[in-house]
Amino acid sequence: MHKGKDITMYDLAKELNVSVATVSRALKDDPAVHKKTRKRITDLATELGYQTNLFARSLRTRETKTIGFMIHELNSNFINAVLSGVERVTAREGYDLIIAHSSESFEKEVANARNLFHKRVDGLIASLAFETRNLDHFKQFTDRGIPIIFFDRVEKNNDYTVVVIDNYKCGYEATKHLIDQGCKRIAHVTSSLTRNVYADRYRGYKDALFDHNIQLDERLVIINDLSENAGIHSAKQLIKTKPLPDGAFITNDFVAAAFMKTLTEHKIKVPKDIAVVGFNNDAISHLIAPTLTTINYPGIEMGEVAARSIINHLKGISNINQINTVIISSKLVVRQSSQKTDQKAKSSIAV
Amino acid sequence: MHKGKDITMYDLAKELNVSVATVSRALKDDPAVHKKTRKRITDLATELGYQTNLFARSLRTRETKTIGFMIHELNSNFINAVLSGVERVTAREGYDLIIAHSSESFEKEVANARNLFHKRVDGLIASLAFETRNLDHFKQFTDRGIPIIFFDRVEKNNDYTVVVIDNYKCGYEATKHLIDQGCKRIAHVTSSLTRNVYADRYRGYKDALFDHNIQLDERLVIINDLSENAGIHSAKQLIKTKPLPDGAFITNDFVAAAFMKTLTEHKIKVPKDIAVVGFNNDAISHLIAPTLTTINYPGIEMGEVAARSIINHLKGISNINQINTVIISSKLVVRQSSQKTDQKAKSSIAV
DNA sequence: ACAAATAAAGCAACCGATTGCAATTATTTT
DNA sequence: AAAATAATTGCAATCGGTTGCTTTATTTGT
Repeated sequence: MHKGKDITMYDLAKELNVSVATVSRALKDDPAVHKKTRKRITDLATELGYQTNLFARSLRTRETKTIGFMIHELNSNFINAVLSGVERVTAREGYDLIIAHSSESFEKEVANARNLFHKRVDGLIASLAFETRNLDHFKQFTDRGIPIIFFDRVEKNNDYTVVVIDNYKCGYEATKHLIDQGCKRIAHVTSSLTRNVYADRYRGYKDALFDHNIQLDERLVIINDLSENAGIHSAKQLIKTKPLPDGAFITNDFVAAAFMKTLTEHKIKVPKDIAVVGFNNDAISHLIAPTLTTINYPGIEMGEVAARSIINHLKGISNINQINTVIISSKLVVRQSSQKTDQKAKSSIAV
Repeated sequence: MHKGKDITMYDLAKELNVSVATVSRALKDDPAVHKKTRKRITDLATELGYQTNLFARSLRTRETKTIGFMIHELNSNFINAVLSGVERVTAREGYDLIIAHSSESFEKEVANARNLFHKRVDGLIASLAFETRNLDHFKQFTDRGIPIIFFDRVEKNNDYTVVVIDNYKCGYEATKHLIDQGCKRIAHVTSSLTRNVYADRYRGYKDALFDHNIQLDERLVIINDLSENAGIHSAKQLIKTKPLPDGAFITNDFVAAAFMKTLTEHKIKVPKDIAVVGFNNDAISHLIAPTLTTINYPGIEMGEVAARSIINHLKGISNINQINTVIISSKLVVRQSSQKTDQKAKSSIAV
């Protein structure tokens, strides 16, 4: 199977009549090795195309230069944006990523955690599954001093470091924006409230209604997965509600796009009949008509921050345990789908 | 840093008064070990939560249970779909993925190849960068007997196994469909023709025109990157062309969406003034208005096929070297954006 | 009952790098 | 020039499995 033989430190050592110990030190630029010797060794290494055997090294040092990335699925733009940000930072620092997804299953998440632990990742970046109810499976990492950062879907009130946006505030602002547009009956299409992100946005929604003396109508709150079908079904369901809602805050742009499309197919005008606000600021949001008002959720940035934190911790530059929460800024991007009044778009991000 | 001590085979051996050799064999169910002994060993291993030290094993066996995934970028729906398909298969088989992207740079691709080689992946799944001009950097893998599968962006006429769709046929069909709709001046918005995918689609486009006695107008062929801006700019550019084109075949749905949006903003009607066909069948294609006629390009399936092939090869079930090309089926999905005539949608995929 | 065949288990070298400590050599200090 | 100190380099154990070969125990055949 394996043809060419690899060059090892022993080969270099023999060739230059030095010990492997010296070779090992020379290759990591240990000043204990004489400059000239170092040069002879590194030169020969380059010449022969020597490459460290990472297994041997990891076996000895117990470091892998590998970061685990645990998520529910690889199918959303948001997750891909985060991954892209993480990858950018880790690649630059010479770390590899191992990706594991749970398909929203708690069992799978536990199995993945075990697997990544087994693979001995140096650090972990994770977003929880819908079903996740406790964090016991992460204890093995902390017990071993392996740093973890949770992002987006997190569990609050514990010692783990989390990178999030202020979902409560975003939910509040999205709803308030609809209220400002004159909406009185605002629907909310969201996902499982057991997860902080959706629960927080929901709280924001509720509080905004309350603060503006609007009675919450349970029939206008639709909990669903974040599929395209969710958008279609919730639209159909809301159409049947009398009186018709006049606004909708939907926690995902894709769902919102399907939602709007379904409304249009049923001759309901957006934003005139129902104003819509989405969430995420996916590219789709400004390609559809009417363009979608949404919350900008900077995934790439979030990924970069998470990866950067882990790596700085690993390098000893900073200590992750001193940081409990990092809040990434996010804000409302006003476009056409929500503007009932005729005012010019006051979008804060021009697209 | 590392607190808890790991259980090793030596611990198990000592506890049960057998040799490590026996433990090692027992754990891989070697029949050379007595059934009872095997049971005692595996039971204790489970009880103590023994986990193989993968470095030690890989150091000895030179296998990593890792597959490399080389791509240009992680930012397209298509690539993410492929990744998702690959991940699904590899995860099930106990392989990990290492992802490396080149940002379309040849140098980076070479560096990534070297890195993955260094990391000793057991197999490689790759799609080439724009700039890639030769495949010398993959030779190290084949020299070592490490299997490689290229997908989507590949180099033809060599011994490597490729998984692709019939881009020529797709290009031909897309163009012919527009001709069937009565289009006479059909634009083509595409990307670097040095890459097979775009070159093949372009050939299909050209041949379809030729076969229907339509003169190719070079001004209607726009080569660009696959960004949203590409869609906007090419639309603006084509609007200035007199006489106006009456159809456009665009090699990417996202670009097509931006293209259509720009046309609409300039009061040009789709499909009445310009009929549009995209490529990929991204989710966005049926969420925009008018819905986009496109070529279905099944990324997940392609990823699954590629991963399955590599793994079967590694398991010795099949031999990758006997297969030169796998063509995944793909076809035209007719929606609103291309239908000038009033006929009912003859979409082959109902959405 | 004894030789031959087979089953079960162990020995020990090996994979390739890392690192504490000892040994050697070079440079200062007195 | 001897002694002390500092700079280089080497020795050898270690990380935790894997595996060819040998040894020991158990069966089988006659």
